Amino acid sequence: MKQSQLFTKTIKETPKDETSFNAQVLIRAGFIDKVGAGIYNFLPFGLKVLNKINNIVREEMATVSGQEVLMTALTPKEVWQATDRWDNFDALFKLTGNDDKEYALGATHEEIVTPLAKKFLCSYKELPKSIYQIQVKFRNEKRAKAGLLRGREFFMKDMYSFHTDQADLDKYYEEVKEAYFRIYERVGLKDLTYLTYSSGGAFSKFSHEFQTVTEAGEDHIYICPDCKVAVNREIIGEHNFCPVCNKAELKEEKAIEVGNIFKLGTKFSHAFDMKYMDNSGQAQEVIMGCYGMGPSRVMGTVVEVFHDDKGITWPEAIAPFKIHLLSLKENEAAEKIYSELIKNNIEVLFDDREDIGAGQKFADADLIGCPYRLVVSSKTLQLGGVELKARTSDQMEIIPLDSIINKFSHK
RNA sequence: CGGGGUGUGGCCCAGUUGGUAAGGCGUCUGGUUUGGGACCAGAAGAUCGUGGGUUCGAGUCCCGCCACCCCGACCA
Repeated sequence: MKQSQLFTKTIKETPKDETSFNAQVLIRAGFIDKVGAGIYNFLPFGLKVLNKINNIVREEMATVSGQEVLMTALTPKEVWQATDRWDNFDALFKLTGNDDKEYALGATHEEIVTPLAKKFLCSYKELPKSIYQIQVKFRNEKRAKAGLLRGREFFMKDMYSFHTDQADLDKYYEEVKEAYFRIYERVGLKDLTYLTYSSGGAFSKFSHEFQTVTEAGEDHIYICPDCKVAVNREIIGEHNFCPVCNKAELKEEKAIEVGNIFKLGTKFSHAFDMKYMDNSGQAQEVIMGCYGMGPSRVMGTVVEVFHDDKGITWPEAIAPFKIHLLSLKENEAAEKIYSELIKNNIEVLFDDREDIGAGQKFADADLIGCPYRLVVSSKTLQLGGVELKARTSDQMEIIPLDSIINKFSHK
């Protein structure tokens, strides 16, 4: 991508109606744009990052046999009435069609996925199955805040699994737990992310959240230093000890909930009368689990965790580009490098803008936060190459032109 | 939903005891620059969130509404 052709440009001043760091820097760098409280446009850079996160999620959901679908965002009133949530889920955005038929914008999809799965999963021979989607969700939050961390419209990966019995759900649940940690590892958050015990509802003692420790978080968790698991404050009254080792000295931290997995039991299969035939010909209620993760919230969390005073420091796996190539009045030489990188499928943002000072190009590169910066100038060409600098390092080195491709095909 | 705060060109903002809006960023033109958000000269761009009211006169004072931000409550 050539920066001279880019739809967006960076903004020097911090937007005054945002105080959360992730929103400020993502807006300034041109990743997102604000439309209203908790409502953001995703711009070219932002969409690239979001898609990278989504693709990691897709790869890991595939390892637990999740099949991707796309369900409706417009959901009829009747399905919510079936579970008694039309009047009890106050974050539902409700609307009325021309025929006076009422709908809600999808806030979660148990009410859609259960009738859907009922059509196909009828026998023990067809279970277990797991389907998921990555979709915009709508929640009428009383108070949206903190940029991408809590929006009224946000991206969610929601997966639902269907099982013949509790033991099968329990086993699958553990597999998904592992897949979630692989996702956090790949996006760079694993070291700060704790399996967190939370309230479980009617069908299991606990549900599990994945909480990433950062000052920007709005949840409070209590971490067991020995077991590396945590307890959410919402249940700390009844469980003020580590659920794994019973240790009582837990460390309080602020954290962002970047995922949540939940054993639903038969709550929804019962409401929609979803049963399967067992091998003796008896109809049995299906056991369900659900597994949520917000890619847009993950993106905001990554920004809260990976930045310095100059801008974002993207982990390589989800950076909008691997390399930011800056031409300081040497577009001809830089253009050759750019074409070579493109030819070798190495993602590069090429700052080919003319009449833009070096200072601004450096400042933009730091703000946008690609992992590696290559500078081409008369100085570097005289030294026989280009200057290479990692975003998170102060060290620069001159590398020969013919070594660039080799260097980055391996990184 | 309670409490607090803020609304002035695309963005950040100044605006005194009420007298018709200043500056910076960005944009456009010309020139000078080019390794850390450059400089000079010129230009365009504002029904001051919105609706009432007070006044000879309202960005400024009063009332309603709206939007945004923060704290809290809420967040299967």
